[in-house]
Amino acid sequence: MSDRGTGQTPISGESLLFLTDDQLRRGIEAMFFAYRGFTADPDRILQDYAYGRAHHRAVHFIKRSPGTTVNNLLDILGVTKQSLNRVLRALIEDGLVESRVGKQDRRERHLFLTETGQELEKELSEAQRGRMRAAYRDAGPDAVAGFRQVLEQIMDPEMRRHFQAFKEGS
Amino acid sequence: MSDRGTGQTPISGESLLFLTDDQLRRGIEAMFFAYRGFTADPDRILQDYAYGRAHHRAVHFIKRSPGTTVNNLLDILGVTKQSLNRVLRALIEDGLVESRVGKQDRRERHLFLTETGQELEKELSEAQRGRMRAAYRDAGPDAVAGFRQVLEQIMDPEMRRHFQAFKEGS
DNA sequence: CTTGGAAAGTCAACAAGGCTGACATAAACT
DNA sequence: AGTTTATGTCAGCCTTGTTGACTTTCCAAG
Repeated sequence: MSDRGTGQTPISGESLLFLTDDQLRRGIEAMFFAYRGFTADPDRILQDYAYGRAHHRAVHFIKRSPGTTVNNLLDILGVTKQSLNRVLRALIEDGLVESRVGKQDRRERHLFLTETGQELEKELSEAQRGRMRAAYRDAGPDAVAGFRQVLEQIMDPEMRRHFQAFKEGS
Repeated sequence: MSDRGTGQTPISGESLLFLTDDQLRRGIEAMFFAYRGFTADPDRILQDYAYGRAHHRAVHFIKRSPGTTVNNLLDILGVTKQSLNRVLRALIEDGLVESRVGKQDRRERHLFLTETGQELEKELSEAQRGRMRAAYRDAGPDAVAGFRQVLEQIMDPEMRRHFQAFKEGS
């Protein structure tokens, strides 16, 4: 699977990276097909709760940064506040998310997952992690390192900031 | 949870693939942020033509397989025929796609890009390839190989079939 | 203390692009 | 002749994105 150094494709040349349009097209399609698989498991689960991908994203990033503000979430998700608000309102009404008024700045709302919210987050992320873990296992550690390097380069610089802001175990 | 097979990929350095939930979460977020960047350039271009991502996908796969049938496209894109039809109808009416009745089986429609269609496809794919090329260059050839390996493992088996059906230069 | 402006929420309207269900047509297959 | 297949189309619904206008709250600068 991984014979580093013995070029299996024209792209693993030493210094020059000659990339044909066809090779790049392959990478583009890989992203397309993989993203479909990546979201498939959570999407299936969300149907049972009458939620969508937008709810998943909100729950994920609230879990990652408990107490985050609405504004911060808007920045990360890259949607309008009206769009996020609709999703957030549903989650709050259903008792999955709690919105607390800020102590220093009382205009801000700090978002937290309730017990129920944490349960849903766990169900979703376990499904998604399961697929990633299997993919990582089959591809091997070196492939995983490359995977993350390339993904990071594909991001917009601003998104890369958001991504790097949360290193492992921070 | 951690009962992977006894080291099937023992590679120098890390022999075992220990994956914490946090490391997996990082990979998940990398996919999320990268996909946003991945679609950003074409999305911007498509606005000028009043088209959306759905049109881009159709145009891409018709370009890849000129003469493909509607059914085949449905299979690859994973949407309903009503959804695809709406997009296809617009592209045909606007003169970007041509639909020819099949010769052997006259029920089938074979899809081709017109001159105009190829121009749009070129504009879109050049933008997308530009980003991929830059990312590949910055990450290096070994990272690229790993990138593609992991993406392929993330796909659903059926999607992997579609992906592998078109090797380089075929 | 007053006021400007930022943060947040709300309402209305709209569009893209998914979905289901029903139905039509032509061609191919049995 | 009857059934299945490939495609197209109409109608209607949902999610999730958008813009624009407006209000409330409240910090901070004048």
